[in-house]
Amino acid sequence: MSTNFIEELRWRRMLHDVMPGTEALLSKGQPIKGYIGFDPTADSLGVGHLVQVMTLLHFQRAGHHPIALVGGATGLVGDPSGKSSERNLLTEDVLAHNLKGIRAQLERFLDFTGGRATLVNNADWFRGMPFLEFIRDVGKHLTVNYMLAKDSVKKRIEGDGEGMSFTEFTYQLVQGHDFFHLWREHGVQLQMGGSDQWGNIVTGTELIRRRAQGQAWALTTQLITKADGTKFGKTESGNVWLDPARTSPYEFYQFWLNASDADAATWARIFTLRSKEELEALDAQHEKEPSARHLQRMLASDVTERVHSKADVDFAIKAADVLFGKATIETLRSLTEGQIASIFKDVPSKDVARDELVKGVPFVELVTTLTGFVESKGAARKLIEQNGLALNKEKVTDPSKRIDVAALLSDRYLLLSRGKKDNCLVRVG
RNA sequence: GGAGGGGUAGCCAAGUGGCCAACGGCAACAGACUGUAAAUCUGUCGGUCCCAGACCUUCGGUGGUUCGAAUCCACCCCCCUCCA
Repeated sequence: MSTNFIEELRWRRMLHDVMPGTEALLSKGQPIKGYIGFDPTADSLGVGHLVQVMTLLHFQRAGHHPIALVGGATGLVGDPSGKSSERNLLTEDVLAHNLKGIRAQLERFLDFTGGRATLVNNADWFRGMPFLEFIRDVGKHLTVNYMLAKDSVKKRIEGDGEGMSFTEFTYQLVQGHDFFHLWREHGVQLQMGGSDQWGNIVTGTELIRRRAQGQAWALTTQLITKADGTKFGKTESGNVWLDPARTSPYEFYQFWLNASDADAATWARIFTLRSKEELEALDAQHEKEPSARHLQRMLASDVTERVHSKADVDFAIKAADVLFGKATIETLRSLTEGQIASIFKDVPSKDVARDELVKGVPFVELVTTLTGFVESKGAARKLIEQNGLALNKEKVTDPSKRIDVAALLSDRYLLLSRGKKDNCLVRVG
């Protein structure tokens, strides 16, 4: 009950828009129920979802009651917001599986003990709702004119794209009904979400007003951007997930560590719970000594620890020290087999049969056919020409170089590097 | 159903009979500089090989004309616009 929720979001640069009166509602001194919806398009959340998770966390820390809505029903329909083309629909089986994964991850962030937070699935109230009941009780209250005026709809109708199906057109009603349902059945007064959700959220408050003369509020957060304009939450190898099976803790740590200077201060405010004073001190430190990347290190450790564990952070730091520090082939040779195994436990790896190496194998072959580390032999040759490939931290300059067991570290491992950041540990059986 | 426009590499986009593995831009990748950042500069960017060269597979699909086609012809498929 200590912090002012909206004030907190504001100084953390997370706030985008609030409906008038929301601040008054939240400072009445009593817990308010507010929710955010999550789209179950995968069985794990990505770092992009983390903004919303943090929003709920701040909400809870401010003494309110957060509700995470997992969209089992809305996931079946597909949100047109920000999409330029029709979405693919998920099957019920896939959805059920995805819900389970997301639920587990949310439980790591929010305190669910003693009913301090709630998880709901909108499939529970949509399943079994007859179509006629929906169009009579929900559809009747909003005009098509109103729905057509939404940006998400306008864009799709006016653009020269594929158009929009009735199903997606209905989405805002479905989401609006969620809000209505939670408002009526559970006394939820606030819906939050990314700024692209404003239209959908307001449809909900409008529905509550027209259908039941009730009142509800909306709050949206900034969409996370990157200074260079590319999409947040992706790396060369795709989405960055919270699930360690999809994105290893090492890669997860690397993602945050690689935040650009322009983004680091903002991200540190959004994705960690550090205090304003501490963050400002870090900003100053970073300004003075940018090459030390204090902000990035703090951000990476903090987020990785919350999502994974302290031990994972330690491994990630150790691996980074060896891969990016002053490590040479001598350093690598001095490591024991056990040390290599643990330091590199999350670094991408490949297994290769010992037989392949005994007779000696061309380096180009090792890097392509045997490990798939480089797409094609031509690409491998070109990389070598450009000084872009290394074995055990030593640049390979001879395209016809052959590798045999003598190159193995601890008689078991080879470390392949492509460029500065891309590494692969080869395990030989 | 009718009239017109269009489908070229990850995307955008030139090319309208040989000089085209295909201009240019973006993205991507590597190198230099740095700090595993940004910006900048350089190089690469269909594949294979004995890689300053050779060969193979590409320009919606299938067939055809031609010494030779992304470029011409026929049919088919898909997209867009206007008309019914």
